[in-house]
Amino acid sequence: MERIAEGEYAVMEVLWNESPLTAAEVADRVPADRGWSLPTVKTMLSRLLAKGALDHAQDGRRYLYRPAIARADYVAEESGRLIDRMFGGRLTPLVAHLAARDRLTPADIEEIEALLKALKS
Amino acid sequence: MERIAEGEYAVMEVLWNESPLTAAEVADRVPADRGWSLPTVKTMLSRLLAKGALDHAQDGRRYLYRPAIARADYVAEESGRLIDRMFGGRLTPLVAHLAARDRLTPADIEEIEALLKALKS
DNA sequence: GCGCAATGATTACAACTGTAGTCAATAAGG
DNA sequence: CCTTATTGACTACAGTTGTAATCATTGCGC
Repeated sequence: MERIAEGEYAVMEVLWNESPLTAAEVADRVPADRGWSLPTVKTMLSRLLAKGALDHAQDGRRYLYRPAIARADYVAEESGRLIDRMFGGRLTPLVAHLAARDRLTPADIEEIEALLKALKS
Repeated sequence: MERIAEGEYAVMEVLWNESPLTAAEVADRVPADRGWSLPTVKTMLSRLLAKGALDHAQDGRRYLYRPAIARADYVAEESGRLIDRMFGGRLTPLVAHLAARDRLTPADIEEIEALLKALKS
């Protein structure tokens, strides 16, 4: 399963959120700040098909697209990759790093503590 | 500050670890599994200079390279980007995700709990 | 039935990336 | 001194990515 590029990821997000969809429907749902034209979205869909990240089923004269890989799998791979590269594969340094950067609010801390507690039981 | 590509990142890692270094020294220290020739490393160094990610100081007929950006800043940007994209900017879902994927050992959990406890005081 | 709008396929093209090769200058070793 | 190894600069070239345009087909609305 090949790498999904940043732009392509935006298309995957749309389809993970709702599928199957036609090309035009995907284009409608892509975040407006991308500023993509319909042809651009179609290019993305073709490339994702070629990469095996999407499936398509004929529906009359058009296709209905749907994800061929699970979002959770993709997210697992990407976050694992980042943690491996930057934090030696361990989560603690990431948490420490975010804490030091004030990316953790007290509410976040409570929430994670509760989560960890649940994990231990 | 432009984006640093995956391959370029390997060079940055070397220099964050030890600097300043000459091009040849960097090439020596790049992980062997990259299989890079010296010219390849030099290309990376030039591009990183052009991107402003490195500085160089003349030393006789060669240069000594050193990072122009802090590792912590780079890591903050990259991990922030990933968390924004995949977890809506919040860390808790990331932790939950990793836990569900068995990427958290009991030791990790203890460690993070201790860290969070320290943060609260 | 026919023209038009929608649709997939194909093509385009510049920037970035990975991975070098070539070349000219020059310092270092014999 | 002269050769040679080192070094930075420049060039190369294919693959990926972002961002489309064009083209041929074809089903739908009139």
